[in-house]
Amino acid sequence: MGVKERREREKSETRDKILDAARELFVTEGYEGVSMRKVAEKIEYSPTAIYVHFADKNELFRELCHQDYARLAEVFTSSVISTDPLERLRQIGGIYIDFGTRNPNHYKFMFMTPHPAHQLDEVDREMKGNPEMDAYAFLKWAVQQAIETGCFREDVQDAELISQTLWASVHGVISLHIAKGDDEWVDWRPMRDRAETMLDVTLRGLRREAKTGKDE
Amino acid sequence: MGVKERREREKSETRDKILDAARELFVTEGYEGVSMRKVAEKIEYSPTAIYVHFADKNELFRELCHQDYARLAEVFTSSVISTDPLERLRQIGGIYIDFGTRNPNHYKFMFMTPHPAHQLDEVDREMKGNPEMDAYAFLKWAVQQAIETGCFREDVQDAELISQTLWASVHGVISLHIAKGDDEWVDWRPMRDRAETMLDVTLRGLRREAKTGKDE
DNA sequence: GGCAGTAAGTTAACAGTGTTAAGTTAACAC
DNA sequence: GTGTTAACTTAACACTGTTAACTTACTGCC
Repeated sequence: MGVKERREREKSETRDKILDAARELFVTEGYEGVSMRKVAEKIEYSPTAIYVHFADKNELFRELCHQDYARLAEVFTSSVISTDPLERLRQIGGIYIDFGTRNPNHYKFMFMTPHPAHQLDEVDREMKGNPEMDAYAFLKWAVQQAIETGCFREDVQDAELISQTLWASVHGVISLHIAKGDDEWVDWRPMRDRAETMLDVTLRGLRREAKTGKDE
Repeated sequence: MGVKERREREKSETRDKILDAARELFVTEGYEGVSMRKVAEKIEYSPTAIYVHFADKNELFRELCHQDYARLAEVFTSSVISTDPLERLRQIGGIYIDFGTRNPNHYKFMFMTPHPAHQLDEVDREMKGNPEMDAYAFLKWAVQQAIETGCFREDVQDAELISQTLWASVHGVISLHIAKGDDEWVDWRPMRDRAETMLDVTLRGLRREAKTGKDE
């Protein structure tokens, strides 16, 4: 039955070619700027060939982002090294903001575009909650650690709620930057300052009161 | 010269008809879901008639949002009543989140969609910085008040930076809700809780340390 | 070796999009 | 009455995502 396997391999190879071409266009042009015809032209296939591999444009780009969700989680697990729970959360925030500002088009599609709510498939369910493949789970784990080691105030107990709050705070910095960063209406402070201030303010607002006035 | 004036009035009347029709469609369908042809059909004009009044689709909807920017500022000035600087900031945040969750399509277009950076015209310059017409200026004023009355820590001095941080924090809550609120991947806490927690955490992180453990 | 079945990939077309160039038409000033 | 202006229309262009019907190459089986 080696034939079937070769066929599958060949199919997934052109599937990957589609994904690669789409990614390359997507990075520079953004979702709206990429058309099925351009992707097809890039790999020298007919536009409809893509529909053999993906149901529609949305699914194609969801797959792209799926890879990035995993990559983000991977960056977290591989480069968040601090052992101090608060410092670890600060690192996570820094990496996240870095990811967003470096990949604005992906970020926009991943976190700023409403997608029709799709049911989780088995692959999703396998990844969800696993900190090595699910960046949100990683954040939640780090928050849970901070709670358990007594870094936060006593009335801060809900790791889910705090994770969502911390996520929203850094997401706010990035997404506002992507959407309005060029707007002359606001005299924007440097991105780095905004990011640092946000992390500083939120972690300060959460942590147990201490006599240490500053920490940098 | 009464003719010219009547002509202008008539022109601005159909302009308003276009805006009204566009708004109505926009609220339910969102930017992508509205086409020039649908707007035209609604007011029983040909699609190209719109181009007499607006350069393109983007300008049409920018005008729509322009009205909403002003409306938001108006809501601020008319309903933010608290005299305590910190409580005032909390109120501003609450109103802003309310505005965003009630008008998701407008919010998405106003604050989540990158627009080609357009030069400020004279109307813009007139509004900018005026708290009664510029919601951001209103926020900045409130932050400045909080700084001057000593509500914040001593090292918190830059009203611009703090305004941008506070804005980003509530924007994060709303925009994440709009883009990912239906996503099953995350077990979302109720919107109200997320909003309240965000305001609580950020204001706590900014304010001068006091012995009052809780304030609600 | 010849034949049916499978599925990747094709062509042609549909229904829609934003936008423009050219033409109409009605009201005005002189 | 004539010429000008400007709101508005018709027709068209160059796209878009997506589908139905077709081709074609390769497979497993007799």
